[in-house]
Amino acid sequence: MVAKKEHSLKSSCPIACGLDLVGDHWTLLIVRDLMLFGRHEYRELLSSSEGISSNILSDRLLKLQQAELIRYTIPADNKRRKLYYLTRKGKDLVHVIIGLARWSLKYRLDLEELPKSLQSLTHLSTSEFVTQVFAELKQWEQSQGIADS
Amino acid sequence: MVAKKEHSLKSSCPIACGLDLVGDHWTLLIVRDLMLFGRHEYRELLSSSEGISSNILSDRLLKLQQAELIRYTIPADNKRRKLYYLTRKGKDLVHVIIGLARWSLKYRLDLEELPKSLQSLTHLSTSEFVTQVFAELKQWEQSQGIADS
DNA sequence: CAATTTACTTGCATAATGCAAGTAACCTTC
DNA sequence: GAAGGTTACTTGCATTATGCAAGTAAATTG
Repeated sequence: MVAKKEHSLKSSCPIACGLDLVGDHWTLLIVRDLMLFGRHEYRELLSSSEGISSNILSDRLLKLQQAELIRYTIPADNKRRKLYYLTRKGKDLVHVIIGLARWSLKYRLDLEELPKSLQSLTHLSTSEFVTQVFAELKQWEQSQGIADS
Repeated sequence: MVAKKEHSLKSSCPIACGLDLVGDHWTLLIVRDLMLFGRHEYRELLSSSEGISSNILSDRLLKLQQAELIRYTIPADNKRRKLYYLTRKGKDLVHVIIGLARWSLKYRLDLEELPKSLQSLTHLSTSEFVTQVFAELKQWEQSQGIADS
């Protein structure tokens, strides 16, 4: 496993503590894929996350599980697949992700075309968007027989 | 100058683009210090940001200036000081920072005592908090004779 | 039962960061 | 007006993290 330095676990600042978990290049992209882009398998995340390396993806998936932001199920009809999904704790990062997306949209106008899952952000309120995203996640979870999260 | 890899400049995802600018361990901590903790000098940032190295601080300050998230003034009475401050673009990251702080507060309950500047987060609404923070920044800017931002 | 899919691991090169020390310009004090 | 301190950095080198290509093992498909 790739090591990760904890520079401020002892910090009493919630921003520093939060960044210890999600403050690297890849973690939030994985969360985005799980939350907005309908990716659930390892190979989907590998091809989706802007070119993440397989060892880094593996490392981050482990860290996210240890921090209880994600879990996986193994579908009954195919035991070699792992379907990763967000816990409630992981889903709650939606506000960070929306904040970042709205900021980018405001200032980085060089974005040609928005990903489909983010287009509604431009005409929905944040709470409406969150409701929509959570409903879609719920629907997928039910299709997989996942009750908790 | 330390190099920084751009892994997804061509990405059309605003989350990936945003992370290219602020998705490392230190950048958002510097923004936090400038926005919430009243730090403005190099040495203050050096001692505040959870132990950032001087070369990394230097590198990030340059990157933040190039991206127009921060600027600096040199006070008339002491030409060796540089007082860094956030532009409007930098200040608008407040929503990302609040999102992260609220998330941490909800889940990482091992935070003994909150930094003073974040205590009002627990009893103010987000928009009230933003108003308060921006008012304090404005006040400091006026004390330094900074008109724009 | 051989080929393929899936989820990884391993090894090694490259890039980013941490740390200690050094530098240059400006100020302060005698 | 020189000596020493302050401020904002640089530099060099060790350590750590990441990127990339290839390999592995178990489950499944043909």
